[in-house]
Amino acid sequence: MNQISGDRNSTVRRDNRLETVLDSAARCFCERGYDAASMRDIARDAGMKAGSLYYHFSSKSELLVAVHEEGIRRITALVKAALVKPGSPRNRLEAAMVAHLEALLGGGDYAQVVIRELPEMSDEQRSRLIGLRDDYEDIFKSLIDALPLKDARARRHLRLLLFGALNWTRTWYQPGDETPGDIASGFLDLIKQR
Amino acid sequence: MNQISGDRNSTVRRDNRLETVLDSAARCFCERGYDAASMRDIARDAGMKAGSLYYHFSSKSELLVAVHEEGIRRITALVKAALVKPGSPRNRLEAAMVAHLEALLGGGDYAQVVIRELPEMSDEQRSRLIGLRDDYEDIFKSLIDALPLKDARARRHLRLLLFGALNWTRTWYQPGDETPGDIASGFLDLIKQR
Amino acid sequence: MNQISGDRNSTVRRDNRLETVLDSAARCFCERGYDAASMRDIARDAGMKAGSLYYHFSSKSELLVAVHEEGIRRITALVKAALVKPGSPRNRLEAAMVAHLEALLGGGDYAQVVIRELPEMSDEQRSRLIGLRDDYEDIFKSLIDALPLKDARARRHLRLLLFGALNWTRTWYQPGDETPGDIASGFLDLIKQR
Amino acid sequence: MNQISGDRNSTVRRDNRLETVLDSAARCFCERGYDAASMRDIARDAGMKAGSLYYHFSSKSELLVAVHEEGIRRITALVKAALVKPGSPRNRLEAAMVAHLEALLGGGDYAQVVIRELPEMSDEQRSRLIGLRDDYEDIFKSLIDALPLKDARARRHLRLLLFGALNWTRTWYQPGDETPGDIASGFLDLIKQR
DNA sequence: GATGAATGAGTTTTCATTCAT
DNA sequence: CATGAATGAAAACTCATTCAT
Repeated sequence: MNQISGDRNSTVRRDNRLETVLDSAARCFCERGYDAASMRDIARDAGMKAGSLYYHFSSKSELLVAVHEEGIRRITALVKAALVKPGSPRNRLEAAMVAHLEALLGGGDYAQVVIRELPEMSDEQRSRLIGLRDDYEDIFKSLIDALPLKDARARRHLRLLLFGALNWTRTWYQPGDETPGDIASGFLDLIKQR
Repeated sequence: MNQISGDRNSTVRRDNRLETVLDSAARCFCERGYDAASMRDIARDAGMKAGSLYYHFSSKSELLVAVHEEGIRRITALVKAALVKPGSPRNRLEAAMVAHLEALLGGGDYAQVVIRELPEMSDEQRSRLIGLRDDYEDIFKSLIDALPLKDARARRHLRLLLFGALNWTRTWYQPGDETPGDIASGFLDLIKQR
Repeated sequence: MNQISGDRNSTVRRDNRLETVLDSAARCFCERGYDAASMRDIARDAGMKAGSLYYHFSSKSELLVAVHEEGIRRITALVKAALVKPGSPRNRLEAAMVAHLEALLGGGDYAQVVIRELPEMSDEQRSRLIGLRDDYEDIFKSLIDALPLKDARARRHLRLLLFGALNWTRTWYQPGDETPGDIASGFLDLIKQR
Repeated sequence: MNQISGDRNSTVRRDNRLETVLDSAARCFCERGYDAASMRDIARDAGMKAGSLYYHFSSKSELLVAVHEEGIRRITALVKAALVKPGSPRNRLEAAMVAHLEALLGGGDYAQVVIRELPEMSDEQRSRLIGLRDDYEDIFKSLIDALPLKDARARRHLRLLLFGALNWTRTWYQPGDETPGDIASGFLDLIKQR
């Protein structure tokens, strides 16, 4: 999972150390949290020296921003891919939930960083990340708007209920438990139909 | 040395410095997270110097443990107090949810620390805290078991759904939004009756 | 000259490590220049570890500011002391020049820091130091104003000529050369009387 | 490898990149000082990457030496050019002073580097630079020797007075002030005729 | 009880330099 | 000629902790 000198195919880009660095940062931020993960930790994981990281990223917080951006890109792609198949509003919501959970629980360091609390950072960085997160959440907003729910208040509560519950799985989920599909349908089955 | 409310028997409580320290630690851990909060931050907040903290607590992680214990004690007390009045299973669950949210959203630094990710600490400390958390969650487990739900799997999912959604509120709640009561009933209204 | 555990007298303040630190900083800034002097250098000279310096000064640049302030305090005191005796305007100017040179050439690390180029620092710090320098130069301004010189332009030029020449001595003076008194009178003897 | 104007024989001067590098180094050393100027700063100013500098110069200190050499070559040429016209000893001295000031104050990064304090460098480099500086100062020595001054001591003091004052101008001169000519004649007018 | 002073190990970051391409 | 990528050493600074007073 951490191919340092990975030989993916043949002609592909060698020396994509930047990707390696990003992967290592994601892993460390995910395992230890932003503050507890040191640049040395990340560098060691990436097979380089701490100073070398600064060739690719100008600061630790820029690294976090980059991991975040990549994380949102990935989870957005996964969820959108799960939505290409048509289906009932409820089925589409469930598909998105499953994709979200798979990204979160299936070894995805990036996804877990995305839903973590943001550490102290510059306002510019902060609002950039919050914007990305909001864009992502909008996907769920539309999915829920498509459901036959009485009022806006209920739709809002449903979104917050499901999104919170999904993100919180991270704190209790053990691989070997149920599958993401089990969890998503388990959650949805508890919800009133209209 | 760090019993929190050790001697309430005397009318004049001494050791109110210890309470101050604990309050400051709760506030700092809550605002910045355990790793980003420094002993100096906590000391400054408490109006003392960093070294003085060690008179009351032998290490930073002991401070975290103490805040945790006090936090669980408080939220448990609040929730239990909300459950003294009898009522239908559903009403009792809602009352507990409201109490939980009030502890979490109503300026409660302690409560917010309790639901945060645990930093790296000794196994002994970790399992102690996890035990306390589990005890607390058991209250909700019983409340849900009292509901007329078909099977154990649904009950487990309901618990995880509600608990996750409640704890996640902290990431989006803004004071001035709805009240904890609004949120709790909003969430519960979405749940199927059986 | 660098008494680390100096036992000046008997009852005097022990643990004036802050003064020790300031002395060491003055020495290092003087010998190597601000940028080339490291906090470790200064700490080693002061007989402590680098981190300990931060107990006394919050940053390297604050240390420089403090050395500067102390340096100006000292040289101002020396020059003012040299001016308590009355005398002709010319004699008073010469006395001030001698005092300035003695501070500069007689092993005075502080004085040499004061006349050095300022490194990059915050505007606030910079203007504070420039203010102190200006106050000091005003002493020479008044001394020269007391001379029987035709016009303001000549007075300004005389001040810049003498002040520049005095400060430049630092680059060529070797102990064992002439005394500060020789230099000052040598310079003044070259100047027209009116 | 770092001859500056190596092959002017060919009409197309190659190596104009080397000149660019030298200019950038002069600018950075002048603005920030040797220690505070980084190779990256210089490279950025020259429009290249840090590593590329090493094609032209084998080290940062070699760059300083080269800037120094070029600086002395330039200021020497300027002063010598100002001395081709014949004139009274006093007029010749004034002409040299004006040329020196023009080099120093007229945007001349090279000249300002030449009069800056030398950083720590190898003895070999240091004595080479000091030799060049001395050669340059000898021009002023001869000019002053041509004046009708009583004794060697006075001549020495006059040289040190004027040279110091001229070099110190850099610390107070603001473009828009007087011209170099004004300053030079202002200084000289203060000096006794014999 | 509390603090002033220090420490040592750590942090993030910078920088001159190297070298294969 | 130039650069992308790295390195190792050192920079400034932080921090949990200790301890004599």
